[in-house]
Amino acid sequence: MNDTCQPGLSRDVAKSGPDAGTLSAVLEAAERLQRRLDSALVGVGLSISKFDALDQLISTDEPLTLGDLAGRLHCVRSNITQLIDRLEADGLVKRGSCSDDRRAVRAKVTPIGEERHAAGVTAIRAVQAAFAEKLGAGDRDRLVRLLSALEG
Amino acid sequence: MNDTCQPGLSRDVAKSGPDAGTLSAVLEAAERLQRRLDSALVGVGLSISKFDALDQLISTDEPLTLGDLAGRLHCVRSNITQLIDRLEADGLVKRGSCSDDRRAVRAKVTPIGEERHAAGVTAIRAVQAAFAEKLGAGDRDRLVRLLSALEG
DNA sequence: CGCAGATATAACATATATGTACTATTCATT
DNA sequence: AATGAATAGTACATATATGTTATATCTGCG
Repeated sequence: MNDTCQPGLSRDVAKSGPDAGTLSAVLEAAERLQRRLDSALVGVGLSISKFDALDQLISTDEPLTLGDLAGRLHCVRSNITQLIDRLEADGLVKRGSCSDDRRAVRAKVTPIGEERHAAGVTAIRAVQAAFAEKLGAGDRDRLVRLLSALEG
Repeated sequence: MNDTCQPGLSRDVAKSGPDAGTLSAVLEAAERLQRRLDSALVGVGLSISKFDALDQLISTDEPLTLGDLAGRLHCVRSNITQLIDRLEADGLVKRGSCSDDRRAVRAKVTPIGEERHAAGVTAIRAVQAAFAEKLGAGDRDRLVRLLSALEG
């Protein structure tokens, strides 16, 4: 199984309404992108969640505690406990103790985890390249600007 | 618990790369919108998935079979089995047999389900109105056009 | 008609998320 | 220093998704 934002849901909510279905359009576009990322990563033996976790662990020099990781992945700690369980079962990370705080657990990426992550990056770059081919730099800028207007 | 596209995932994948992070921007914007929809629906006692299912069942005059519903919600049938289990446990829909095909099961929305759906529509309209306030009609059009360029 | 293959649902295993409750530790305050 | 509050991780219950397998039913072909 391989799905986050557990895509698969319709998002057929609100095709019409005060916003003329724009909200749905954003949700559906995201769902399509998720599916593409997911497909790309399946070929590498990763899910989006697993890749994200590895990516955070690798892009931060300090070995992160599970709580830090939860913060960076914007999810609750009980989720990270399970995600690290699965990554550890896959042999991609290893739990280790934290010298500063005996309550804390640090996740360390194994060499196999590093390889898998590198393959994931390549897969994702391909999806991004396809994305960039459909939308020129100017349009990408406009898109980002419009989306950021929705924040807050 | 109330989350679909099981938001909560970071989507911190690929902030840079060939597309300059545009893909991430779309995923993150969608996640924010999901959370808003989710919050709005929690107040009504629905999840996005449950609302979507009710919405499909109500907006189609014919009582749908579970397989039809799966098709309309773009998900696998085993998911619908469980979703209808929960909706039935909530008293919002009722399973019934299908005269044409004794294998099939039809989901019928109960009066309470209709009420709940109506409340959900109101909640979603509010989110859409807030959305429309942040982005004028012209910008919404531009956004939809840019997103639709990503299809296919 | 009878049977082979397709289809509809459900059952079960699993992945990913949330939230609550429990345990071990740390920290702050007296 | 002792203790009560806060924090880190885990365990457990549950929601939402997928995929696989089993069962009942339907369909079309000989």
